[in-house]
Order: sequence, then structure tokens, then C-alpha cells
Amino acid sequence: MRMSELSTVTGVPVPTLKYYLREGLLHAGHRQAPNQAQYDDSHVARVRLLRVLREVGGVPVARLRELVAAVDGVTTENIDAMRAAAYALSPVPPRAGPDRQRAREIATAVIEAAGWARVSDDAPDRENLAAAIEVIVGFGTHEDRLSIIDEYARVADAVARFEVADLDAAAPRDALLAQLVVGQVVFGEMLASLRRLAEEHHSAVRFETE
Amino acid sequence: MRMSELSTVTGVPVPTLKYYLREGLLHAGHRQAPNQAQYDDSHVARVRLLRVLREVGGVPVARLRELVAAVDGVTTENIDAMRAAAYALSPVPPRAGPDRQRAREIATAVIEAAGWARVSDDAPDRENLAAAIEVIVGFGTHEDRLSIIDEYARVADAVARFEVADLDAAAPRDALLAQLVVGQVVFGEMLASLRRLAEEHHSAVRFETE
DNA sequence: TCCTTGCAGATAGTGCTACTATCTATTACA
DNA sequence: TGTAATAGATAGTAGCACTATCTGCAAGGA
Repeated sequence: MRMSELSTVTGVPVPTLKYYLREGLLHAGHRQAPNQAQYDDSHVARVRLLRVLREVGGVPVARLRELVAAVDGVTTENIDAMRAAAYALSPVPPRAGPDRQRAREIATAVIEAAGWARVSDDAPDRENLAAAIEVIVGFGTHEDRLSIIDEYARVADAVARFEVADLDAAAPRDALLAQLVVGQVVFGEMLASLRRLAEEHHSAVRFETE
Repeated sequence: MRMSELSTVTGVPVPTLKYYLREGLLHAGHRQAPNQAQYDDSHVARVRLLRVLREVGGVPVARLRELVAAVDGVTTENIDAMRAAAYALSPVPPRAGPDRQRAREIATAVIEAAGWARVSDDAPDRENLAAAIEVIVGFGTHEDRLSIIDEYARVADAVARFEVADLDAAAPRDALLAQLVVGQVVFGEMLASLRRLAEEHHSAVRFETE
């Protein structure tokens, strides 16, 4: 198919497709002449993945680039590509405050308590977790808030267990990673929405009846 | 205190404070001369709230304006201010695809099944939830993925229940909202990090041992 | 064959957001 | 007294994600 057809099929304007090509987010079409190229289903799939990540996941284009590099890497094992994709979805942790070191220790303890032995030492979410814990520790006077973290970890474990089990191991890597990434982003957004809805309900119950 | 002191106390540059004044996010100081005004603790609290919302919550300034209107409204109840804060934290839903209507019906059913009767009809997260469901339905062939949504809702319910119980109802409104926002955002980030860590562990277990 | 349409590649421009800088006239305070 | 700070107004900036325009060339129907 030609670019205009790719555009109509995906609903993405031609200039935007060109932009994605320039940015290396979309692989070039099969060149047939200096100014002619053919696109196929792999392009359609890639564009759809990019749009889901941008629109649903709010992933910035710079992140998409790293992520796409992981998806396209031919030399790495599946697990390495998946790890790279997962890392690309981690936000940049906020700058450390005075309690960060202590928070890091708590984070390590939480990960150990959850039994996540296969998490690598340089996983960026170790730092993100520490950053969140630092804020929680620094904000309230309640030390007992920390007891809830292991509870959260159990919840996360159950969710992740389901999602990983749901992956289709036989799928080609593109599809496998797309499934992982879409699962992470979309299910993550869904959980966030559900959480806000639940909070609206419970705060209404609490503050309207007092 | 004068503006420069407000600036050093909050860590926000003077031009930014002036910007917030212009935008109506920060109430004017107590005027003592045509070019002199005094600021007090209420200004410090407000600036802190604004920064928490912007930096931690990523709330756009346009949203802050709505939120501040709710906070400052003298006639509104706490619950209205809290609802406004919660709405400000909801992302703008992606544009609807062909399955959105069906997704909306599923979303409504999920909310009902969870027992969240106090969620208002115009809660933006109804649409966000529908958007996420639409992607899930549209992406995979598995219809049985939908069964997990109620599971997620139960998790969200437990989390929200804890967080709302932890709020200090006696605190001044700016502080109460800051607490709500920090709770929502930070606990949300923490849960997301834990989720990615758990996914790394479980996918390592699954894909390295196969 | 002509001629309209589409294409690739390059460069430049747009719209939005959240500040940031500069200017003027005035005031505080060491 | 004079330096620094202030309010208010206006203009400028940086980053992001596109979007528009231009050039030379190719494709495919009339």
C-alpha cells in the first residue's frame, strides 16, 4: 500500500506519518523508486501501536523512540527486549530529597518481601518506588502509612501475574511486546481511573454524611 | 511577608508568583500602597498546593484555575472541592473510536457492580474507563479479558478506602486537598512502579525458564 | 503521450503551555 | 539618600507534537 492508504487505514495524517518516519518511530517502506515506497501490515501495526501509546498512554515521542529501539532490536533475547520496553514506560524519577537513601532501603525491603527476586538491580522503578516512598514519609507524620506498602505490593503482584500469564508466548516479538506494552499502559490507565472513581465514591460517603 | 520572602519560602521564582497572581490562581496580597502588598500563610499554603498539583500531579494550569475556583467557593462543601480536585487529576480521554458506546455500557456496569453509587454521572473518569475498555476490547481477541476488570475494581476499591480514611477532615481546605492530591498521585505512582516491578519479575520467571 | 495526482525528502512554520524577562513608576528601608 | 524591591503591563522564550510548503520526480489513467 502507499502512504495515503496507510494514512486512511490508520487515521493518521500523511505529514504525521512522515514525521514518524523522520523520527525513526516507523520503519521505512519497501523502496521501489527514489520517490516511491510500499507499506504493509507491519507499518499499520506499528502506527497503531504508536497511537495507542501516545493517546492512551500519553507516552512522549522521545520515549517512543527508546521503546521502538527495544522492539526492533534483533540481537537481544525476548526478555531483554521486554525489559527495555518496560523501562521505557517508567517515568523519570523526581530529584532526590534528603530522605531518599532511607526510602531506597525501604523500597529494597518491599521488593524482597514481595518475593520479586528476578527484578534487576538497575531497574528504574526501584528509584521511582523510592521516590514515592520518600514523599509519603516526608509528607505525613504517620509512620504507619508504610505498612500499607506491602499491601500495595500484593495487589501489584496479583495484577502482574494475571497480565503476564495472558501474554501469548507464541506470538512474534513485535506482537508480544505490543501486547505487553499495551497491557501495561492501558490496564494501568484503567486502574488509575477505577481508583479515582472509587475515591470519589468513598470520599462522598465520608464527607457528605459527617 | 513580601513577595520575595514568599518566593524564598516556597522556592517559586517571583515572576512565576506574578504569573499565578495574573492567572487568578493566587489571591492578591493585602494591599498597603499602590505597589506594596503583604502575603501570609494562606499564600504559602496556596502556592504549595499549586506546586504539588503541577509537579507531582502534572495538572495543567487551566485545570488549576477550575480547581482553585472550587477551593475558593465559599458556598461549596468540602466534597465539592474534593470532587473538583479529583476531576482536575483526570486525563483528557482519547477521542472515541467505533466501540466506545459499547465500552461505555461495560464501564457503567463495572461501576455499578463495584457499588460506587456516589460517583456522579458526569465524572470524567467514566469516559476514561470507557476509553481504556475500548482499547482492550479492540486490541485483543480475548473477550475473557473483560472478566478481569471487576477484579481491578475490587483492588481500586480497597486502595481508595484506605486513602480516604487516612484524610484529616479537620485540616484547612488547601491542606486537605494537598493531602488528597498527594495521596492520589503518589500512591498511584507507587502502585504503577510496583506493578512494573512485579511484571518484570513474573515475565522473567516465565520467559527465561521456558 | 500528456497530465493530474501522489510521493520522498528537506525545511520551515504553527499552536499550545508554562513560564521568564524587561520595562516603568513608585515605595521601603538601611 | 540611594539602592533594592514592588506592582502591573507587555513581550519573549523553550519545548513539544505536529503541520505546511516546496522541489523534483514517478505512476497511472485519458
